[in-house]
Amino acid sequence: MNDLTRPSSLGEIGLMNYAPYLMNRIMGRYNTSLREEMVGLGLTTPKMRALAVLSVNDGLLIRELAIYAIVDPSTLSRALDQLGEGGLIRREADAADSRATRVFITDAGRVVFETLWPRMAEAHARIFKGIPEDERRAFVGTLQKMLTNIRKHEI
Amino acid sequence: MNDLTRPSSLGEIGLMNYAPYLMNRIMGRYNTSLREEMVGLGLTTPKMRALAVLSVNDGLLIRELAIYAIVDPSTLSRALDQLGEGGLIRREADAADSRATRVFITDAGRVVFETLWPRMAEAHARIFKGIPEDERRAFVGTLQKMLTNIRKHEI
DNA sequence: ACGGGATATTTGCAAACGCATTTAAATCTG
DNA sequence: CAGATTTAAATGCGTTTGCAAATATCCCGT
Repeated sequence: MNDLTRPSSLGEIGLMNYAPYLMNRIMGRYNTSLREEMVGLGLTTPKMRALAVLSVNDGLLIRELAIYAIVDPSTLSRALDQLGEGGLIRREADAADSRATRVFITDAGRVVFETLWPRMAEAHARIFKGIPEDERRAFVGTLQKMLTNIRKHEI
Repeated sequence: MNDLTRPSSLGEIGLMNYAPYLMNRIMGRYNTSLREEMVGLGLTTPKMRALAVLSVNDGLLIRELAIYAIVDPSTLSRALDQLGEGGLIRREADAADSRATRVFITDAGRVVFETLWPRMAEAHARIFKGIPEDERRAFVGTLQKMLTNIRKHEI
């Protein structure tokens, strides 16, 4: 029989039963479905993710923001330059550690993110359409376990 | 009450309950955990995905491969150039439509993908560690529903 | 059979990406 | 407490990416 803990080959499992493939494909479409709106707002994926995280969790260190936003620190640094130029975020030296910088979303930044949010909610709704509430909850529960499994950082 | 079909704000839901965020983050780590091995094999993400799909489903049209592999056609075209130079795939004019090209994985290509596969299986196992079989099946089942929801193509 | 529009793939190009390195500051060690 | 090591963020730089446009071919309606 087929032991899914140690699948013997991709062909044997089949792409359409392979969770990472399905997840990449679904996220690929989710992300591209936001792109048009993002371009209109002058956002790239890293910039959008930074705003999204900050809208929930303001004043993070850049290092922390990079983890939450799933963006390479060097890419994030440049994304923050641009967000700063546009007045959507501001950097502030950390009080305790003068190497570190905290990032805050501005009111203008919140406005931009709130403009984008309905598109994200739409894309989310389309993905979960027809999936009952308890199944959604179970799905998110499994995702949370997975994140715990692979988490390297204490975040 | 909180109607998850139309969440009112990201802050209200919380990043850690927002499926697209969790999925992006998990896939981000899955993808980077393969990168080191991929670099050693001279592969980028699009090249790896093309090989993965072809290993299961050989002889696809480039157009179809782009969809399955979740890669922009222009990016795929260049990725195939490189895979072709390395002798991992070969292009062949389609018999019925002379605009179209079919792509075939070579034996060398299979060898390369089979070298990478154990890393993919490892990453997969790490993600699903401690998640029981029935929960895995339910999770994949939900993913399949989601893919159906967002599928634009008949693929 | 012919012209207009659609489709498959490739190429031009500018922006974005991520690795490796640098700079600056904190922390550890003897 | 000096020197070595680690950590935070920014920058240099070559590669990759994806949109738009170009090219070639097909298909539809007349």
